Amino acid sequence: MQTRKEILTDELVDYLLEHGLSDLSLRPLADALGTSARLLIYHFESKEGLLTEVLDSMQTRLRQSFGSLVERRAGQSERPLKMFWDWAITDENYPYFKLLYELQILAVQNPAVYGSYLQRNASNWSELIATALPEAERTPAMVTLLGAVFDGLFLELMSTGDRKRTTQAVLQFIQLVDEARAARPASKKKTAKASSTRRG
Amino acid sequence: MQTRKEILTDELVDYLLEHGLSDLSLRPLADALGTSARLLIYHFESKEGLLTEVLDSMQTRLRQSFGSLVERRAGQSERPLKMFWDWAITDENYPYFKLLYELQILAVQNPAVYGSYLQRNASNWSELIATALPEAERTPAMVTLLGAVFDGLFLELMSTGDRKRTTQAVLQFIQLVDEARAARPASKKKTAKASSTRRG
DNA sequence: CTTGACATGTAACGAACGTTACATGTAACG
DNA sequence: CGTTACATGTAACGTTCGTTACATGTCAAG
Repeated sequence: MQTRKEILTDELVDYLLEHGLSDLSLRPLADALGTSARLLIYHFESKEGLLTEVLDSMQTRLRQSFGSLVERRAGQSERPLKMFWDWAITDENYPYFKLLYELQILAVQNPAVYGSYLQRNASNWSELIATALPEAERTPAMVTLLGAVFDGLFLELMSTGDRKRTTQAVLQFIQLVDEARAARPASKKKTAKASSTRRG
Repeated sequence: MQTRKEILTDELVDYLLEHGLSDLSLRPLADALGTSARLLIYHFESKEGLLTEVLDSMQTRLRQSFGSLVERRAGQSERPLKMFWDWAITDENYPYFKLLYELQILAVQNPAVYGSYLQRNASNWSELIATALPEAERTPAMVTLLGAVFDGLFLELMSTGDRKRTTQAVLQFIQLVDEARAARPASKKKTAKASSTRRG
């Protein structure tokens, strides 16, 4: 059974996904949910407590969505970066990343207020993908670059809304990596191991 | 001669560079500058007017700094992306970009309030660099990717403060582009034109 | 010396903020 | 039926917000 607080939390997550958190205020928020500021404080102790629980719930939701992606992909051999990108820019998941990036930036300028809500940033998501890189390429520089390509393109997507062009840029990066591999000498040991698995 | 307002504007830019704008408030700001909220409104009409003028002045400052970079580099043939990166992460210029990215993100979630202050975003800076790309590579996807690499790495730098690793990632990207070029067949016309100029 | 433009100080306005006090419903359980 | 825990409504607290009213300095030009 779902407690009143859990129901509220779900609705609050949806509200935050839509309105962001830079100008969050209890009374308009309560009005939008058909409740009162009084009730929000009653259930969450304070605004800070509310944000803690709601943002935590939000990140849990996103991780669940990611979990189901991993299940679905299972046997497929599509490029991990492309797959992650397509998943992230889905109508369903896009608002989550948008909120995470807002949180990230607010934490940079005001760590005392927002830093505590930041469990893991979006870059850490990309590190998951980095595990799909061949070991020889899994250097800090390459992992950082991979994460940055995702972060930067998502930022561009948020600003311009241009899914087509940003997705093309993802493919451009993958192609770049492929071409660079072709230009390098084949790796010394077991060059053909799992040769059919495409990475990048 | 500098008017009182211009002096104030300069001090205000410095204040914004240090404190960001997500929780800007007139009274603390005035206190920090040794003046009063009354005076700020007197000179700038309103908080909005103040932000308009101060952010405008801020972007002007940054463009001037960029201008002097262009002058200094003149004959050099270092990689444009690396040069731009080194310039941006300077102690002097870093805060400007930090503020610009905060502005950018705030504008995404709250365009009605912050959108008007955004003349050009940092990506547009990168488009300047893109002009250094060989024409054949100056596709929308490649230009977008180039801008995203800068944006993403700067975001990572802001979050972690790790200049070394992020700079290595810049170099990693440049190397990737170089290797990819090596893997492609030489361009059909005038392959050797300005062959000594290194790009990327 | 007077005028007038610029600059400033003091104090307050109304609105919104997060939070709290206090009283009251609702509904399951003994 | 009475008790108890959860939920809610109304109203206010003290603070801060952007902004304004009104009076007063400063100082060069006439």
